[in-house]
Amino acid sequence: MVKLRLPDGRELEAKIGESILEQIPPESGLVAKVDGRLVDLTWIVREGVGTIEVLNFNSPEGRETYWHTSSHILAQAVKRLFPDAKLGIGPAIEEGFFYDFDLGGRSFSPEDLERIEGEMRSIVEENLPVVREEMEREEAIKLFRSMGEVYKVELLEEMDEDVVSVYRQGEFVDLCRGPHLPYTGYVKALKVLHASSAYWRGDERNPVMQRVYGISFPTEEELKRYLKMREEARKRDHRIVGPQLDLFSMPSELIGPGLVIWHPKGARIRRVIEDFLVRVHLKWGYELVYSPHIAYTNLWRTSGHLSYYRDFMYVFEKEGIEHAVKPMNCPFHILVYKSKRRSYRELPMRLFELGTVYRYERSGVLHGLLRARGFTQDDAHIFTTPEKLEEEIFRVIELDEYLMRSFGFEEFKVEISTWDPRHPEEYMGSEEDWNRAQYALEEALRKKGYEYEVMEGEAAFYGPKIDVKLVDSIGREWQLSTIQLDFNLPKRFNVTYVDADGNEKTVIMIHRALLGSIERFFGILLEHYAGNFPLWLAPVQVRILPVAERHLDRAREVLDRLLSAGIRADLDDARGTLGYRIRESELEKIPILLVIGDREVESGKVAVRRKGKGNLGSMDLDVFLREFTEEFLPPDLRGGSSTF
RNA sequence: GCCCCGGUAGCUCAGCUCGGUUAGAGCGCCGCCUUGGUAAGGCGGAGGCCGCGGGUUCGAAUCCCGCCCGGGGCUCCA
Repeated sequence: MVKLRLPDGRELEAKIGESILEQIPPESGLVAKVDGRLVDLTWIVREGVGTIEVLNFNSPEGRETYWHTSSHILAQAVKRLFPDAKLGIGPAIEEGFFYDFDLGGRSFSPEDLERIEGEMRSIVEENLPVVREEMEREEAIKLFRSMGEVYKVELLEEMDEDVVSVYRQGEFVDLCRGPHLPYTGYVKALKVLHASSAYWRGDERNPVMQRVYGISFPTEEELKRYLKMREEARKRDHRIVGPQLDLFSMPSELIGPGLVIWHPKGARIRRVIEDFLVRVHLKWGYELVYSPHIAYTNLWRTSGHLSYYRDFMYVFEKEGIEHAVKPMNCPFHILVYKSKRRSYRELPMRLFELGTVYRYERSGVLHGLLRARGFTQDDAHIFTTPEKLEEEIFRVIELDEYLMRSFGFEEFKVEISTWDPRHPEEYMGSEEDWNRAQYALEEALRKKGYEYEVMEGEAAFYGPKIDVKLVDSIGREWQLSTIQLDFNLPKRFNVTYVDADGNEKTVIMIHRALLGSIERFFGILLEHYAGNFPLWLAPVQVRILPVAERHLDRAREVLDRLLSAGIRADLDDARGTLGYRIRESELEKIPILLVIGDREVESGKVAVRRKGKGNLGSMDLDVFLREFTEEFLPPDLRGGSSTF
């Protein structure tokens, strides 16, 4: 007896020898899972299999199938409109699907995309059955060769399988592992999103394919909601919001691509962040250092970076000596350490710098603040003994968590990159070094109670590392913190300490950047909050709005009180209607507005308006200050003795 | 770096297909009026190397070529 479980949890007894599709309510599922394997709904139920689980759009497999069939519909539409197009591949992706086509040198215009979308709708309308067919690989090669599908032939020729599957819908046939929806009519709402180009199999030596992206859903409402969310994400794009709020700009045509100028308001936020970082690091036992922006290229020859990093460095010559703008801070921190002989008693030594570096990133990868050519790392290098490594890692993770929570991020994902034990020759350091270090990393995470994923073979040749990703307010993941162990630089620079036994030993070095880059972090923060920074970060925390010019005197008194209390406040000039000025301030995303009119002048109170909450009513200025004292302050200064 | 698309006022965009009056709109900015109570008061005005350079033409924002910059991807990210 075989059970059949529907997406709503109901269980039926499956009839042997009939397809799943015939036995379930119409359109109640998309695909099924049998013994861990995904099958088409047209699959014929056999004796002796486990429970058949029918999946719908709410499951990842259901969505993937939905989008995969959608991509076939896309390909079919393109073949109808552009019979000469050669098919590449067309998978479902995290959100939606794409299909690659070789158009023989031309590309799709926006009008083409509209026609394609229209043709896709026709194919859905035709409700074509999607039929799986298995055949010998050789037979498939013949089939696709006869159709002129050279890319399919190439894929087939590289496959190991003797038998492959193809899927047919109407006149269209595609090489595909499946599974698929039973009919094209299962796709209810679809949208062709955009086209771009991509290389066949991601290799720029290969021909260029035209890639068309699309999305589809079981209902129009879901499609609409998706498109609206896309629009939301686009609207909070830091490259739009940043200049809009007058925080920064990147006038690349004047100063070059990938470089940022910080406007007063952005600079205020940045300064608050940097001051916070410096205070916290000092509290956590780091020492603050500074290092120059340029040095002889020889320095990076010693570190070994120059040979394979040179193309990414800004190199120039003065009086016959080659200099470079620093692409990293590590060698300088090593030189601080090496300025004298060090004892084990001094370790761990933690050197912290807000170090601005420049890297000549390839133009195609630049992306606003998220990938710039000049950026400032919250960079530290920790020199430690092997004995203290684990505790030190633990402390770094603890600091990292404190910082992330302070900035309003609650969800983290942690990965450890380890070496590939099958190829120890590709790595620097002994097996003992690696095992001990990797154990220390894992042990520190376990003690912290973090779940983590081990990425075997992902480590750099010079040491294992921990990566921390965080999840933002709209569910996107960002790789931020890196804690990287280094067995290489200490050897190259001969970085040692004298141990308790009087012997000179090589230190273990930890590179760590927790926010990563201030620019990038700022961009992520801006999108995370959609410009609505929490009170402690807001560039203008309070704006005072006099109702009319006759209230300006009192408004100035209030301003003085706020400024001397250390609050970032400004004063509106009382021109124009109050409604208009409130609207302006709301658009500037100022968190608190204090309205002062006749009533307030008379009573000595202020009318408080909080962004997102509206009018909170009037209160005494002292009460207001007391109420918000904590919130105005950076997290590390709250709950202390500071008073207004 | 490679492929595709784009660049018009401070911002968002129309005009370009098919070359031809003085290149437009909304917002913003400036001025005047309005003295206003929690998201847009009224009237007027200024503002353009139509990305840069070259070519075709009697004539180029518009057509062609090169470059710069941006966007979407591919790739890379020790």
